[in-house]
Amino acid sequence: MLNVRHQGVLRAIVQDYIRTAEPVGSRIISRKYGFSLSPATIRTTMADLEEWGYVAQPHTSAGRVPTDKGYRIYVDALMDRISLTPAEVEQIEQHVTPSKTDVDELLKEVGKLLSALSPYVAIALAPRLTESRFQRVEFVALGRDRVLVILLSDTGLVHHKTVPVDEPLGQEDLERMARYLTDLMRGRTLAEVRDLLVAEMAAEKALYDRMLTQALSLGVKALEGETEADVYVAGAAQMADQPEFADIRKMKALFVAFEEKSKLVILLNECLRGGDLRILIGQEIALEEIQGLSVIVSPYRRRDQVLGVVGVLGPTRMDYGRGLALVETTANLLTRSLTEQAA
Amino acid sequence: MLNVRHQGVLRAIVQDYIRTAEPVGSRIISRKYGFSLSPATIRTTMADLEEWGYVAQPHTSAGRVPTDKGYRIYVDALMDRISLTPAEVEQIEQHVTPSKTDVDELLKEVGKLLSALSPYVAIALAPRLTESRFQRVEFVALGRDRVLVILLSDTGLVHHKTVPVDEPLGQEDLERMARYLTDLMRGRTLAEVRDLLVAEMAAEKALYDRMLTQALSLGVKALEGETEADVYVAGAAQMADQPEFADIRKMKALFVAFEEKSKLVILLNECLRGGDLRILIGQEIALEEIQGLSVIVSPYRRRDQVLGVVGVLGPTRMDYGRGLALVETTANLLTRSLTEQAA
DNA sequence: GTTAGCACTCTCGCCAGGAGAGTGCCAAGC
DNA sequence: GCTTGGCACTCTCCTGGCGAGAGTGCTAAC
Repeated sequence: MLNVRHQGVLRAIVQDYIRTAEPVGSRIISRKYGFSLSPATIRTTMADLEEWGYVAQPHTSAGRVPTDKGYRIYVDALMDRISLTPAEVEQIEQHVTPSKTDVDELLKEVGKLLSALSPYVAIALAPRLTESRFQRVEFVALGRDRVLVILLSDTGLVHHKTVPVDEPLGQEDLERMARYLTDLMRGRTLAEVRDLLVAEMAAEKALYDRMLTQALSLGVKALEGETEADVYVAGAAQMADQPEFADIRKMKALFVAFEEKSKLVILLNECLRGGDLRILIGQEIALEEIQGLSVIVSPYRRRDQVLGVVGVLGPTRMDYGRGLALVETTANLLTRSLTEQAA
Repeated sequence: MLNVRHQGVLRAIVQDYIRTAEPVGSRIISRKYGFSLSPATIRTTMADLEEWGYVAQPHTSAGRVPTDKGYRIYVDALMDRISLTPAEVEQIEQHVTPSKTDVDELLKEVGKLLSALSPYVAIALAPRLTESRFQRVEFVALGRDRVLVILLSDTGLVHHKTVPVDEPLGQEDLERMARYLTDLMRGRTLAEVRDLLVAEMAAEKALYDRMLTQALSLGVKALEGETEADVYVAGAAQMADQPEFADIRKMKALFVAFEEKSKLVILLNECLRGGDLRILIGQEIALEEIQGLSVIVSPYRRRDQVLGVVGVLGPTRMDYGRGLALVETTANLLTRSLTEQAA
C-alpha cells in the first residue's frame, strides 16, 4: 500500500524529526529532501500517511511527527544501514579487550563506551547467576561464627556471601565440605542447584553425618535471595539533554525506573529470549514506567552460549541507524573478547 | 552581636523557608511565630540580619532567604534537636540487623532507609579496601590461564579479581602460594601490602623459587587499579521534587556528579577524617559539581575502627533537625550491628 | 524603642495582538 | 488525472501592557 513516494516522504519525515525534534512540514520535505514536487503535493501524501497511522500532528496547524508505527516501518524497511568510522571501531576494540578479565568490568566498560559514543543511555544485563552452570564452591572461615561462601560459575561469574554458622568450623572441615558440594553440583545451573540442595536436605534430614547437612545448609543460605540479575546503567544523565525530557516529571519517572532496576531486568530478559539483535519502539516496551522510549539491544555470547544483553535506551526519536551500528559492533566485539578469553 | 530577637527572627526565617521554599516576609514572622512585634519592627531586625550576611533578598521587594552563613548559625546554635519516633527507630533497627552479614548489603539497606525516611539523597562510603587490614588471600584456578584471587580484609570486605597467568598452575601450587602470601601480609593494610609486594618483587628478582615470584606477581595484579572506593547513592530521583531543582540543567549537573562517583568519594573521604558527625552547608562543600547542597554525614564503626560514612545530601534548604536525627540514629545502629557481628 | 502609614519596587498572571508556520481545499494547468 | 499555486483558516508563540499582590524602606508619631 505504501508506494515509493509514500516511503520517501515517510523516510524524510522520520530523518528530519530525528535530527531536529520539531514537527516536519511539507515545505521542508519538498525543499531539502530533493523531491521535485511542490509542498502541496507532499501535503496530500502526508495526509495519506496520517490516515494510515504512520505520522501524527501535534495540533491542527503543525507539521507531522512519526508515530511508533512510523518508526517501526522506518526501521524495518526504510532506514539506511550505516557503519561506524574505523576510529570508533578501534576505540571500542581498545576498551573491550580480553585482558579485562571479569565480565562485570567488561560490562562497565561497554556501558561507558556506548553512552560516550551516543547521546543515549547504555544498559547491560550481566550473566544471570541462576542460569550459569555451577563450577565449584569454596568455603573460607571468617572468625568463629561466619563462613565466606564463594561460588564460581563457568561463565566466569564469581558470587560471594558471608553466611553465619551455629558452631565453629575448622578450615579442614570446610575444605571437605567444599569438595563434597562441588562434586554434587558441578555442571548444573544454579537454579537446579538450589532445588537440589533443598531436596537433599529434606531427604537427609536425619543424616548421621552432621558435616554434610551443614554443607548443604551453607549452600542453601548462600543462594538465598540472589535471583536478582545485575543491570548496568550508564549515561543516564544525558537524557536530560533530550527535548522530550525537558519536563522534570518525565525525567524523574525515568530515573525512578533506572534506580529500581527490577523493571529493567524484566525488559532485558525479554530481549534475551530472541537471541538476536532487537529493536523495541515506544509502546512495544510493555512497561508503564518507560514511556516514549525505544531500546536497541543485542545479546552477547561466550562461544555459543548467550550470557546477557547490551544496548542503548533513548527517546523513540533516536537515531536508529547509528544506534544499531553501535550496539551491533559493541556486542560482537564483546562476544569476541569473551570467547577468546575462554579459549 | 546577635541579640535574642535577632536569633528568634533568624530561626523563624530559616524554619519557614525550609518548610515553604518561599522567601519569608516580615508579616509572616510577626503573625505566625508568636513575636508580639509588628511587621515594621521585624523589618528593622531583618535589615540588620541582611547587613550581617545571614539572610538575603532575591530581589528588592521580596522576603528574605537564609544564606549559607545563616544556615550555619542556625545549625550550630538555633536549631532544636529532635528525635525520631519510636516507630521509625524500630524500622531502622529491623533493617539494620547483624544478620545481614556483608557490609555492602548493610550499606545498600541503609541507603534505602535513609532515602525512604527523608526526601533527600542517601549516600554511603563503603570501607576502603586500601585502608583495611589484610587478613588472608585465596587462589582458585580458573581454566588453564586464569586465577581467581580473593582478598579478605578484617573489615569483612571481600575483594576478588581474575588475573591472567602465563602458565598453568595446579591447585596445590596455588594453595602453597596463598599460604606464603597470607603469612607475608597478614595484619598490614592493603596499601602497605601493595608497596611491600612491589618491593619484594624487586628484591627477589632473581629468586630461584619461581613459585614465590609468581605468587607476588599475582598479588600485585589483583591490587592494581583498585584504589577507588565504593560509594552508594540511593533516592537520587527524589531531588526532582525539590523546587530548587526544577531547572533541568541543575538536575542534570547533579546526576552527572552522582554518576561519576569519584567526586563524591573526595567529599566523603573529607568527612571521614573528622571521625565525628558533620554537617557541610552549601559552599562549605568544595566541589564545583555540587552547588546549593548540604550534607549531613556520620562515620560508622566496627568497635573503635572507623570504616566509612553514611549520610544524606539535600538542598541547603533541607530539614537539618530531622536529617541530623536520622543520620545519627542510622549510623549508631549500623555501628552497633557491625560491632555485634564481630563479637 | 515601637508602630502605623505611605510611596515605591518587583514579580506574576492575564490578555490582546501580531507574526509565523503549516494545513486543507479548490480550481486551473500540463 | 496528477500536480500546483492561491487562499482562507488554525494554532502556537512571542511581546507588551496592565493590574493585583506582596514586601520593602522610610518617616513621623506615639
